[in-house]
Amino acid sequence: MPHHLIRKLEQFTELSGSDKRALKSAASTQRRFGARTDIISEGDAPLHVNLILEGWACRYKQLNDGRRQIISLFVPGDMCDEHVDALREMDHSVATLSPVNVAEIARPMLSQMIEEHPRIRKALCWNVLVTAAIQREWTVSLGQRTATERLGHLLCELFVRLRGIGLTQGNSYALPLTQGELGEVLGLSNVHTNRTVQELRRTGLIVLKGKYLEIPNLAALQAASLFNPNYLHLDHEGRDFDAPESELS
Amino acid sequence: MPHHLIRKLEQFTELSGSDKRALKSAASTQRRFGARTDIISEGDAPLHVNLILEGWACRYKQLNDGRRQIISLFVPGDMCDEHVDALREMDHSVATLSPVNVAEIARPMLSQMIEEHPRIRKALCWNVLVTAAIQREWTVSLGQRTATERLGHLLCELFVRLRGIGLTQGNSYALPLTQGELGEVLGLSNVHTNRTVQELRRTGLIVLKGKYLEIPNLAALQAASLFNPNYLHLDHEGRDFDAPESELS
DNA sequence: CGCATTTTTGATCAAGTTCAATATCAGTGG
DNA sequence: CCACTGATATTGAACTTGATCAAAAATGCG
Repeated sequence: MPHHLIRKLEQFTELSGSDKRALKSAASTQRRFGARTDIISEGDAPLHVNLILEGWACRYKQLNDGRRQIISLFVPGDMCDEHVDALREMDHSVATLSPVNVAEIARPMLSQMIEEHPRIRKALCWNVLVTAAIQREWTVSLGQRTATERLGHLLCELFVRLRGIGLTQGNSYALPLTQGELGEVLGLSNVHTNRTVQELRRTGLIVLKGKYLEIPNLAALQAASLFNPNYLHLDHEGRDFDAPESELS
Repeated sequence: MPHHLIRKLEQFTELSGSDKRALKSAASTQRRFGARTDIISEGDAPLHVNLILEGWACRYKQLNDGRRQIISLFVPGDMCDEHVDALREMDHSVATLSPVNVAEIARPMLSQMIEEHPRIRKALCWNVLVTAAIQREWTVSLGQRTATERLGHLLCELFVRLRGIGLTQGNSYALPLTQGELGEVLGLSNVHTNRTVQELRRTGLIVLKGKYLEIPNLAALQAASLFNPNYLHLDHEGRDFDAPESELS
């Protein structure tokens, strides 16, 4: 069930009952992957669209000499490469981090849904734009922010994204990444990532135990990380397209 | 005249005479900007789509404390934010680097063109995907590549992009960026950017005089920078949609 | 309990920043 | 054509951030 996708899209615009049923039926073909497994590999021809139902995944690219950069993080409700069918082959890989449940959505199915449900089309379009904005923000982080700001910024972003789909508990959330993987996101070595985690711990900005993160004072962490959530465009920006009362069921 | 855009799109699929005329008429409203001027500023509501006809521009983001990161480079034929009308306000700014000529394309005009010219729609879709792939590659560069590799990689990318639109002369092209601006792209200080330029000069991989760059041995620079052009998807990937012979005029 | 992975620590090293000064260049006005 | 000016490029030296290497401690899991 694409609960998280529905929840995510509803941050933009309220969907009708019919919209939601369409999303549910589109996500009916499911598949399970273990942790640290490629879902799609660089060089593959893109087939269906993968919608993450449960678990975390990432986009990554590996350089010839082995260095690896994680380019994006996917959490439940995220879709991997919704439009790459226009391209012949993947220029990057997608892999799971934790065990993952994906829905494999056939492209014609997706096209048909978009055709028949203009509200979904708009919401997915918004989603694509926000995904691009996140990528840009990561560019800024890697280019300008210090290690501490970078880590703090990422943890703020994930908090906001996860809260939007109901995967936070109070000021906490499950973060199923090792410090090594966090380093691959942040462009830092695992050793320095560890020291950066400790720095944020020492200043009381985060409590990270095992795979569980708590942010005691979000505003403080945001300020320390120069985090401005505007790029996530969460202010119900598609409210003009909300489904009418009568169609909500 | 959107020569460069047409040339760029034709790397993907051959356009018909009618396609090209549509693009030309869409790009009829022109505007000129001096160097280092904002075309759109963060916080603005996006209006029309800006198509760069001549000159170079960039997307950038400025942090509260003044640090600036250039997020993308726009060269002739590039469009800024073709789909952001779904968002309420810009989360970044777009500014010129050199003096720039832009065509301001009204959104309804763009929608209509896409509606009436499926080949243009496909080509623009490819263009959006390649733009996203470039952004991802920059993430990899900033996260994993050394200063030298980063600079080399950027110069290779620009060479390939510019060659695609006919803006290279042999193995050279005009590069209207200061070293300071180059640094803002690469996430390096101007001082270190200068030293990195000198390093590439010393090893004979580039000849950079003023605003003019020569790459004596592209393959060598590519190898030194771990540059793989696959992410630019230039292999005429849309050949299946080429306009028929009869419609080329 | 035992093994593999992950986290943590210490020490050394390299890459890149900062600050400050100098040199070069392009354009401007005379 | 030349001197003047502001921006850009270049150099040197000291400093900081983060990487690397290696080992130890903690954790998780079968």
